Amino acid sequence: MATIQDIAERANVSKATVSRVINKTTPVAGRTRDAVVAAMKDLKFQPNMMARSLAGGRSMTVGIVTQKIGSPFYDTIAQGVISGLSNTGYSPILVDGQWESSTSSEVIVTLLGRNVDGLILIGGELPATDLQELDDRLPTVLVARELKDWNGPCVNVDNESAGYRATRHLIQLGHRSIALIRGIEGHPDAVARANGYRRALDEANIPIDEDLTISGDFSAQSGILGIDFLLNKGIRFTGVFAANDMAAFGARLALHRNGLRVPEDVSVVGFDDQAESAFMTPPLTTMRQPATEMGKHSAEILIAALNGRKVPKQHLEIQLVSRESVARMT
Amino acid sequence: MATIQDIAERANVSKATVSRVINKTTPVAGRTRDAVVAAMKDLKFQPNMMARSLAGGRSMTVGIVTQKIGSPFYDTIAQGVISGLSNTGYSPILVDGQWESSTSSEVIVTLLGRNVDGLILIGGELPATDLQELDDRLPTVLVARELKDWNGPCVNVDNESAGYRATRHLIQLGHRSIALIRGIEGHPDAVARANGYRRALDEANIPIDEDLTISGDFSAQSGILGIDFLLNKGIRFTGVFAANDMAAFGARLALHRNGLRVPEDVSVVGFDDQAESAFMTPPLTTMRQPATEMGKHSAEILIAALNGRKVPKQHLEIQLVSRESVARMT
DNA sequence: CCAGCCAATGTAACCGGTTACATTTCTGGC
DNA sequence: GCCAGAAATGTAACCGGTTACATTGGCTGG
Repeated sequence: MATIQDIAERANVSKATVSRVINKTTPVAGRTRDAVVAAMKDLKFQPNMMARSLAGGRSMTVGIVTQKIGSPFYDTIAQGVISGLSNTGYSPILVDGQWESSTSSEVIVTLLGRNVDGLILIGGELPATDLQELDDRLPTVLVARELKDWNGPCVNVDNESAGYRATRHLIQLGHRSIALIRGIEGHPDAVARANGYRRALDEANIPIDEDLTISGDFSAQSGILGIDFLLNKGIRFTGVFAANDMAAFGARLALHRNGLRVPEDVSVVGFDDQAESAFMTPPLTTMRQPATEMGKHSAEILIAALNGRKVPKQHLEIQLVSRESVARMT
Repeated sequence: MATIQDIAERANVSKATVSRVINKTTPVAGRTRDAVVAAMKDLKFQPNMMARSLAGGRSMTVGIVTQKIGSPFYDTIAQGVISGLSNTGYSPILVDGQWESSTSSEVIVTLLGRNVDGLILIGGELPATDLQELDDRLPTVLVARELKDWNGPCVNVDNESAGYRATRHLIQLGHRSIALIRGIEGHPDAVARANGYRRALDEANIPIDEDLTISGDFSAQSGILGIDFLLNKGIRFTGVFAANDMAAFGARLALHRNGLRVPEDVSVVGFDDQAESAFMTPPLTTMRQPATEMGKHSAEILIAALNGRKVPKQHLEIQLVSRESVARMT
C-alpha cells in the first residue's frame, strides 16, 4: 500500500505538505495541491488510520456499548447509531455489555485501549460515578437510559408518559380492568412505564388492583406466563398493557391458547413497535419508540461534540400507534 | 495513560523487555517478569492498540460487512460473530453494505484503511473476482452466501435442501396446492429455496403451477401482497411456503384478513425461525437457520486462520421446526 | 583459566502519519 | 532595488509500540 512518503516523492514535495493537503490544516498552493492529489489518485493512496491516530491522538473510531445484542429495541438503536455514523469518517466498534455492569466496564476498558474518540452507551447499568469519570476522559453520550446524576449529553424518551398514554388509551375505550405485564424488575424503563400505568388509573379513579400487575422480563415467555397466571387465578381483565412488544406477543399467544379473542375479548397494547408488530394477527397497537432516530441523533450529538460543536437537542417522542389489537369495550 | 516507557522505567528495564513480557515472544527471567507485571498493575497499563498495530502490522480488529443492518437473519449472524469474537482479543468493526455491491466495496476500502486483520462478509453481492483479490490480501470468510468460484473459507447451509424439506413437509401432510412466496429476485438463497420447492413437487408428481409462485422480497409486505394477489385471482391453495419468516408473517396476516384460518384452512411454513416466530398466533412452523452458530463458527474460522491454524469445518444444518401453523389436510 | 555458547536484556531503527518550528519564496510598499 | 512580512514548504521530532541485531553475563568443558 502506498504511504504518504510515496506520494511525497511522486509529487516532489515533503511528507508534511501531503499531510496538509489531506487534512486541510494549512493552505497549500493550488499547483502543489493538484500535484499531490494527482499522485494520491495514481497510487490509490489510502491513509493508514493506525498511524494517523497514533500521531494525531484521534482514532476516528467511536465505541458503541449496547446493553444486549439481540434485543430488538437496543439493536435498532445501534443500527441507528451506525447509520448516523456513516460518511462521517468515524467507524463504530460495537461491543456487547451483556446486561452486566461488570462486563460493561470491562468492554469499555478495551475500547479505551483502542483509543476510541467517543462513546455511545445504549442502556446499560454502569454506575453514575463511573460514567462521570468516563465522560471526563472522552465525550460520552447516553442513549435510552434515565439517570439523574448525569448532565452529559443524553438521548431519551419519556417512558412514564408513554406508559400513561398507553393505559389511558385503553381506559378511554372503556376498559377498567387492565393487566400490566412489567419489564425487568428494577429496570428504569420498566419502572417508568409501570408508573405511567398507575398514574393513568389514578387519574381515572380506577382503584389499582395489585393482582393485575404481573412481573416479567421483557421476554415473550414472560407474556405467556403472565396471562396464564391471571387466567389460572381467575382474575378478570379486558385489557393488557405489556412492557414491550415481545411480551405482548407472548400475551397475545397465551390469550389465543385460552380461547380468548383479541381484540374482541381482550385488548392488548405493546411497547416499542418493533418491525414485526405491524404484522401480528391482529396487528399490534403499541407505543412506538423512535429507536432508529434515537441512535442517529446520538451519533449526531457525539460527532458534534467531537468537533467542539453542539447540536440542538432534538425532542423525540414515543407515539401511540393504533392498530387492531385494541377495541372499545362492548 | 501509562505507556510502555513508564513501565520500563518503573521496573528498571528497557521498553523491549516490557514488550516481551506483554507478548511472550522471548523468554524473560522470572524476577524481571514479575517486576514488569507489578509495574503494569501499579500503573494500570493498557497497551495502545494504535501503536501496537502500527508497529506490529496487526490491528487486532476484524471487519464485519453485513448485507443489511436491520434484517433479522443477517443481524443474528452478526451477533453470533461478535459473540464469537469476544475474549479473543479481536474487536469487530461493523459496517453496513446496504444491499449494494458498490457500497460494499466502498466500506471494504475503509476497513482496509483501518488495517483490519481479517474480514467476515455476511451475504452481500461482491463479485467473485473482487473477493478473490481481497482474500489474497487478508483472511476473509464468507457467511451465508453461495458462491461457486470461491474456495476460501465459507460458512453456509443448504438452502435448496431446506426448501425441499419445507415443501415436502406440506406434501406429506396432504397438501397439493402449495403457494410459494419467493424472496428477492435473483438472490441466491431465494433461488435455492425455490429450487427446493420445485424439486419436492416434482418428486411428488405434483405438476408445477406457475400461478402459485409469487415474487416477493423477503418483506412482510410482500407476503401480504402475495396472498392478496392469489386470493383476488381466485387461485386455490391450502399451503404456503414463504421464503422467510417476515414474509410468512405478512402472509398469515393477509389470510386472516381474508377470513381464512391458519392452519385449518391454509398451512404456512416460513424460513429462518426468527425470535418472534415461536410466538405468532399460531406459532409458525419454519425452517430454522442456525444463524448465531453460523456467526460464531465463522468467527472461529477467521481467528484460526489469523493464527495460521485451521479448524474443522463444522456442518451446520437447517432444521424443520414444527409448530402450529401447519396441519394435515382434511 | 579461558574459549565458546546460550540465555537475558538493551539499543535503536522502524511502522506511517502529524505538527512545531525553521527555512525559503513570494508579495507589495517605498 | 531593497526590505519587511506573509505565505508556502521543508525539516525533524514525536506518537507508543515491535523487533532485528548487539551486548552482557553466567556457565560449561577442555
